[in-house]
Amino acid sequence: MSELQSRNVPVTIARLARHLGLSAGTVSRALNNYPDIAEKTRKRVQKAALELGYRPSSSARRLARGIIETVGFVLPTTRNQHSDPFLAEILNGLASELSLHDWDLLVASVPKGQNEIDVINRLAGSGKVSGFVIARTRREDDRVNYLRKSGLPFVAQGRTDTPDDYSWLDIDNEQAFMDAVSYLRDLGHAKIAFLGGDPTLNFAWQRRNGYLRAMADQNGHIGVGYLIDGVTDELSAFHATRRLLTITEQDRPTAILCVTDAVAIGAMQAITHAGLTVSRDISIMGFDGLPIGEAVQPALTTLHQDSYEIGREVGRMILDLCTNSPSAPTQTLWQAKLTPRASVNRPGGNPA
Amino acid sequence: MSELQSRNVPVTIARLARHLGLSAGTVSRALNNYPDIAEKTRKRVQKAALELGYRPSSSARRLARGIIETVGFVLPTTRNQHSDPFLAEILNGLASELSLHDWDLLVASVPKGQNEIDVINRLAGSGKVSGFVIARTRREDDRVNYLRKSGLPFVAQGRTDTPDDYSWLDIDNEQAFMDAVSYLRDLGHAKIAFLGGDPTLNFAWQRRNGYLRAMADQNGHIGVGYLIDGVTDELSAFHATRRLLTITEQDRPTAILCVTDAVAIGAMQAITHAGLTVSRDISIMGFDGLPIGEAVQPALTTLHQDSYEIGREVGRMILDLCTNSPSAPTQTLWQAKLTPRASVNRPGGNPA
DNA sequence: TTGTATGCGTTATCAA
DNA sequence: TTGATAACGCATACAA
Repeated sequence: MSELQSRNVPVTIARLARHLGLSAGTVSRALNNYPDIAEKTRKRVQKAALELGYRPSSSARRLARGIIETVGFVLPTTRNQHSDPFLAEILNGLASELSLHDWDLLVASVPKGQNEIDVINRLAGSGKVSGFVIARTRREDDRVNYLRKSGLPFVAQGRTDTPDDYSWLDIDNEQAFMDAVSYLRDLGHAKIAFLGGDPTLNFAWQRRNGYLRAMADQNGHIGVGYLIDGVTDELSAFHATRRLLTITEQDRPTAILCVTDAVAIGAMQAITHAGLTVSRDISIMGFDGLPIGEAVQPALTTLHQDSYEIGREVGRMILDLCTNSPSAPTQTLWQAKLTPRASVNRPGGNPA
Repeated sequence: MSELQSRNVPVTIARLARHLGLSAGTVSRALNNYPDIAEKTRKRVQKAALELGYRPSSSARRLARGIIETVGFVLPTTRNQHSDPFLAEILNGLASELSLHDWDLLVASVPKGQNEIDVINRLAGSGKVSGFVIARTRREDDRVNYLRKSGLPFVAQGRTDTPDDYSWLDIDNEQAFMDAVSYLRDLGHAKIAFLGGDPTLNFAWQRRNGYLRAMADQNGHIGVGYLIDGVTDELSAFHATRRLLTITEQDRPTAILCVTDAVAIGAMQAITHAGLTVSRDISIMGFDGLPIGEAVQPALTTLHQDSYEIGREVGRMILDLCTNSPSAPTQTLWQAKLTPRASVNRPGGNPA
């Protein structure tokens, strides 16, 4: 029997069984730690499995047990993924958590001519995944609506406008931006502008709401032209900020709250380019906690979120959903962490 | 027979067959367009499949055909993924290309306590993937060495030091940085510094070599302290540049070539912070083509690479490798595209 | 405590 | 042109 180490012949349970003089059923149960197997046999089987390099075939196991143990992640359809520096971190956290439980992460993109629903459908229909994680949630989100109806387990990273009946993990963007406004007002800022993002993306909408609500609550005055939507990256931020700077010095904002760090960087560039000084003339505040924020001059005051941990927690949630199918959805709200640095100062530039 | 639309009962080939009064084998062959099926039958089967919402079970199909049709991607083990703005784009391109051929992309991360080899082993051993794509290739790379030995199909995005006997797609980093040096020298720069990255990552090493080789070829003089390694992000770039600026004005570089755009941004910050003006006093050049480069002031001269297209091409390569198992490896070298903007000028600041 | 038999859903081989 | 039948590798109910 020289079949032991013969190359390229995958070692299956049947081979193991023959090699050990046992039946396939016994070997299978020994490997899966069934209680009705003699301790001695179990040891012997597991030792042989290790030595011969036995690896269970996931297709066969899935077919037999009717399980999938794979989570699907459909990449958001934004052409320029550079604008989402979190995806890689979230994927990393998600994959890490899943792998702890021997689950897999299947990443799919949306080919031209198809939409996200088609892709979800295909993955779920052919039994490739048992649940989904979605990111970049929009206020009105086809994916969420579809998944909700379909009954498939899923976790959204970010809520929609109607978030009651499904599981999600979100940052409390509204609270974060209310905190930001309070922080600025406590320092003496009365004229606070806001550079908002794509208002169909809920995170941007929530941040916008936080700004508006805090300004209203605190009797703040939102000057003409203080609120600019659709600022999604450094370049559009640069141009939006230039528009802000055309306001007469009397009415010009003393602080600009930015929907993301990327937008904040663009705003800083515009201010410097106009011959003004960030922090002394205008304070800038962002959101994300990107590493670049520590390197710009002055360092960027921001609100920090840990994408890797978000990914891990989302992983825990989808695992729970897929394995325990709980009746009530899990909804988790995390607080962002205010990180004061030098780009925010008292109006007029007196150190805080 | 009211079994047709009954919910939650997955429609299998067997159900289809019963519903049509055919045998399972015939249905299977009809669905897979075997030539020995009557045209009329084929139509009838495919119509019914569509109506009843038949989706082949991928586990079963894989088990029966002994195929996998899945590519594995092991996320590079860098703690801070923000520092790699390409991953998401490469994944997107890769997944797009794979999905065109109904292949899947399995993304795995490396849990603490394991190494990349363990993960590769596990994925390949249990028949979860039929090949690998790896990124962030190091000059000496365990993954490449292991995969090479194992005989598993794989494509590396980026070469190792010994790139002869496997398939890869790489940017011609050395040529790119030689071009960059030529570009700067043609403008009149003689004193050119280089901020290099992690020299164990081959892309950084190649760029470093390009700089050194071009400087040597063109009889350039590399001043003391002109070459700084280990600059990996904006913050370390900021500090490295401050060191450059301590050089006496006589010997100070008139241009700084940066291993990445992120590093270039940090360098620009340091220069501005020191009261100097980028482009007029010191020219800055990066590599990547990040969107932020268009927004900084002055806009960043850079070398551009299209990560999405890199991902797609790598996808084509791994598909070819897995399906045709060609004898010779495919090795592809792409040129980066020089993108002149305002951050580079003649020394002394006279417009080019 | 172990062996036998059957099934998961699909494909493939062989008859009819 | 179609229908049985037997795999693929594993898990499990039941018999021994």
